[in-house]
Amino acid sequence: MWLNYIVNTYSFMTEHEMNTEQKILDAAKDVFQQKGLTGARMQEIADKAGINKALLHYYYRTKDKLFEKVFEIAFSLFIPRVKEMMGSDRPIMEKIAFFVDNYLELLNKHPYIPGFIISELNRNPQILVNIIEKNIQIKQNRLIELLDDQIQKEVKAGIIKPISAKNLMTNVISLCIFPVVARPILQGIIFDNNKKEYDIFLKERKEFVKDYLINSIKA
Amino acid sequence: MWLNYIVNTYSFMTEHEMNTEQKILDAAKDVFQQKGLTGARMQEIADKAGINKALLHYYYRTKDKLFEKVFEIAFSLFIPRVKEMMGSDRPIMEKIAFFVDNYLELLNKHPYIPGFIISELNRNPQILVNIIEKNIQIKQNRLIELLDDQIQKEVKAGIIKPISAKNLMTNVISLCIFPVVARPILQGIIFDNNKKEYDIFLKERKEFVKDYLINSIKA
DNA sequence: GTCTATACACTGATAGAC
DNA sequence: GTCTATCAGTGTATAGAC
Repeated sequence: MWLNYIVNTYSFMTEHEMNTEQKILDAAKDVFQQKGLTGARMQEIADKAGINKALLHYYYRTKDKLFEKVFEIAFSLFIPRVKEMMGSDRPIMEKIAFFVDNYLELLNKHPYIPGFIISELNRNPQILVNIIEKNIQIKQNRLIELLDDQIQKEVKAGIIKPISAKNLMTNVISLCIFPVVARPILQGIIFDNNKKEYDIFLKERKEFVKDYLINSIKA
Repeated sequence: MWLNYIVNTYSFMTEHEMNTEQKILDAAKDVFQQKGLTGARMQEIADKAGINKALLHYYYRTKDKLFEKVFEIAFSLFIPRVKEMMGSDRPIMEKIAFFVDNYLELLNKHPYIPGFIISELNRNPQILVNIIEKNIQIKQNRLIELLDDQIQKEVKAGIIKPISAKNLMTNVISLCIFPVVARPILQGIIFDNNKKEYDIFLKERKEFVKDYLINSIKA
């Protein structure tokens, strides 16, 4: 099961409605992630959910609304974690280790979501504005400033090398996500399209990235 | 003008044909990159090229064929460069500096191409197989092995820290490309959607990434 | 090579019965 | 809440004149 998001959110619904709605969301998630908003077909979603098109429109009036829901859930699964993990009060190096461990595990569980988010956001950046408006908790307000304060203190204390929070965050996220979203290219070009080897590569890379990031900033 | 690819490739064509075909490719590139294969409309491409739909089908019989051409050109612009730049016989650190300088410049000139490639490749990885079959020179055959030989020599000579060519390449490419393809997210979350600030960030990051990568492997 | 007009299939969405 | 049947709109592709 993808998420019990609906169960938590609409707790007033009957068991039956939850199941149908959840089935739709699961099916829609698969199809939208593979085909994108414009490539997805309502018929395919209906088939995969074991219902018909009319019922799809009964629950979510339009394709766009269904898409928005799916996108929002996917986004909520990946983005707020950044804040949770980087917002604690541990030392920077511990934060990085914790983040890499948890984020790579999340990526391993949902490898297609980041590519889905990036693709659709590049086609229509406006989606993000709507989501952030609806979900205040997604706003990373002042996370960067607070993180930067901590970093500069550790720099002064001689624990880590000088670096800005923005550059550090960008590095950490890039090294975690890019090998997953650009898998078709890297696997094709560097690994001669050997799926198995790339899986091993990604698995071994987990410890490597952690060590690499930490050593790169260690004073 | 996007590319004089056609001019170079089909030199037997008349001036008139070149212009129309080039106009189509330029228009198709814009529309496909923004909307994707399934989101693009032949009508929009025709309008942007200043012709009509029928003429579009006269030059490229189907939408798919036109798309493949556009994708192939975009891919050829970004991928073979990796081989060119990493395949020279300079020391590793010089290679990295050279690569980052040139690739970030290329990215600055064509910021939407990597996202386009990644998006479409995730939807249909088969495209890559077709392209590589048609363009032997794109194959990075043995590049990684040769690069790894060089790296291990420099490691033994005490010039750089131990690292595999695959991990190093992945790091370099990730840090260059990800901040561009994930711009909507990073700009939205870290930069409060301030476009100007993100442009400055990317500009300043050029020197930062170069230094960061080199310092991270320096023995 | 370039145009207008049109064929033909598909898709999102709705109406209405149960 | 779920179904069948259907409509209206849109999109790719082609026919045929110039």
